[in-house]
Amino acid sequence: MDTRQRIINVAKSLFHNRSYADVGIKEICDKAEIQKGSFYHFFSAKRDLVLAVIEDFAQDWAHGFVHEAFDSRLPPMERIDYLIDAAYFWQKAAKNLEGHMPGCLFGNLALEISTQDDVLRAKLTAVFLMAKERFKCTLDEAVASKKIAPLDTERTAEAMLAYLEGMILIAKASNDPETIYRLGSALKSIRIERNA
Amino acid sequence: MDTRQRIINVAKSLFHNRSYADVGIKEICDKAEIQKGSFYHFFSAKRDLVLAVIEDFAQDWAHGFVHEAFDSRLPPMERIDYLIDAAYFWQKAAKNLEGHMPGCLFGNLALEISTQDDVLRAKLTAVFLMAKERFKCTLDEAVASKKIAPLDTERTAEAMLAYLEGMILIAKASNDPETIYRLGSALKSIRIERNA
DNA sequence: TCTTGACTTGACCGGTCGGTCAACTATAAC
DNA sequence: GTTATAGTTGACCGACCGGTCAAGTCAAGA
Repeated sequence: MDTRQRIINVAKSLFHNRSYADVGIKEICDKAEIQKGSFYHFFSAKRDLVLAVIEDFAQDWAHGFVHEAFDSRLPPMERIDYLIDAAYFWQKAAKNLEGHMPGCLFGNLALEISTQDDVLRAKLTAVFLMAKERFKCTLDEAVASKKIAPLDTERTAEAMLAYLEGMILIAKASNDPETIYRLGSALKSIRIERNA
Repeated sequence: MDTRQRIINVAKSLFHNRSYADVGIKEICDKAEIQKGSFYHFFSAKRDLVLAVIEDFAQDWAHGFVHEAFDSRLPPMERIDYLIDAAYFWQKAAKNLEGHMPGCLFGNLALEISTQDDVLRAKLTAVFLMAKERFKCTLDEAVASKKIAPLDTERTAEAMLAYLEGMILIAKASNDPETIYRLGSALKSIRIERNA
């Protein structure tokens, strides 16, 4: 089996469930059943690994539940309900497995390392930008088909992403996936008017 | 000068600008100009320190800009505008000082350690609960004085807090305090209806 | 003056950190 | 059968980690 990918998978899980600084390379190597030397054959530094993890997880995400949620066959505003559902079930499943809600890997890493590494930060903003675009397209479509009143789709999309991340943050802090359900319905109420 | 408080102040700043795991006790002692032994006279462990830091910062917060923002002499919904302003100027000032937006200490810690320490997590949820109550009182007052249509003030308050944290997260990820300005106006648009 | 106890010092501990390296193995090309 | 190269091994490095401790300082109370 592909060693490099195995390292990434192990690191992804550990970083997501704990934190970047808290997880050591030794532990990653042990769980991936390789030696340290092998690790440094594939990655020049720990920082390199987390970059690869972000990239990999962004792909998972884009082709996984984000792709399903933003399915263009669904009516636009229903996609947002679907997204909340997907986030809820995902976090709930993860909690049942590990005992704790892991939250959003990108959000976690963003808060942990944004002040310390601008390259990693830029990588994360690129992921957020991608997510924002999904929201924006959905909103544009909803406006075009007169499902919702016109608004500043760019800013509203950004605000929706922020709300999604914030909801997950609060849910993680109380280790309660139900928070996502309880607060999810407000996502569609968020509006930023044009020229506001 | 009070050594214990000096340790807390140094730790508060370092934890806020970096992360819990990234800051070592040695560094805290150096910056506070004390020896390690002194540190362990006041705190039994690093974990004890961060507990004290959360407590201390929650006090700062409650008596500082939260107290100002939720000033009962202001019309209720204007308090929320004030809060956004305060958050914006605070983050902007911090960025000018350190080069990076530190974000919200509570949010940062929540995502870093929620999966690893349930006592710390509980401490943080208590802080969030307090903040939520402020929002709730404000909303109750706004509803009572017919400034806004009736809604589920409990849930909406929680949603507003989540949005605030999410906004700060996204702003920190792009290291751009202007994000708070750009997205701030949506805070008041958040609504969760009763019996929804 | 003697004692007490809060506070401070700085050397020290075992363990772990991220990272290096020379040697080895397995595979495939020629 | 030789060579090149990708991948792997495990010992090793210095630095740093959180935490301990015996020895000392110093001010207040008796």
